[in-house]
Amino acid sequence: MNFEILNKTLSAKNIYECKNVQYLVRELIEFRDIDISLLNVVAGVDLSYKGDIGICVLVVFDFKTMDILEQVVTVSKVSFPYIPGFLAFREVPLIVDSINRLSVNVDLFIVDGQGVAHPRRAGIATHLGVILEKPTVGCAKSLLYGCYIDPLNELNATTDLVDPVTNEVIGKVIRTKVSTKPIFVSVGNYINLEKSVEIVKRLTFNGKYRIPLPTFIADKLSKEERKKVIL
DNA sequence: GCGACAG
DNA sequence: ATCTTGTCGC
Repeated sequence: MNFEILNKTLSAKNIYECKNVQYLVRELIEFRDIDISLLNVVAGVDLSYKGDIGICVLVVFDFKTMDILEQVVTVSKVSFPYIPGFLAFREVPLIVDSINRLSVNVDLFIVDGQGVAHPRRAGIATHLGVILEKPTVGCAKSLLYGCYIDPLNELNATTDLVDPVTNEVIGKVIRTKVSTKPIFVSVGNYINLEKSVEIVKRLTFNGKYRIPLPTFIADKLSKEERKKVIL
């Protein structure tokens, strides 16, 4: 765990300080060609809100059998507002809190949001991956940054997500389910784009889900937990 | 100034 | 993310 970045993330108070943290995060990104056959445990994270109370749910799966191994719920007031480009400063505190209460070791995290498909390459998946020093994949339901051509309306059709400034490929747009909006996949940390795409395709089970199953389940549970929260 | 804008 | 009814399509 990179406590240096975590502490700076927790104490950043304005956009200027947040951007400086993101520049530090960017320098720590590592693209790795991981071996998917060695992946045993994956987790999905998602949050829902009731006013400024955040409900974070982390669900851990056995990657091979897709059995749920563990789940953690964290309910807490969030202190940072939602500002496009700075989602990590709002949600990472609750996510790290949830991870600290986990008893099993997780090999990879699927995060609801962008990874390097971000103007400073520091989307929430990347930010979290740098703090945890673990592989993370960014999987967002809509676009934050970049240019792309809509993929064909066919199962798992993909197109490149390109940075309009540098022309780098920063992610992939994938039609994980026919006749639905595509999703935006990008590297979080300690993985490369090819393996990220492969994992997301596996976790959407040939068009059964638009988003990865771990994310789908975490989303469902966080919405259920939200009903229990009193304002 | 104008438009774009994860959850 | 949340609010919020009916409705279109597989």
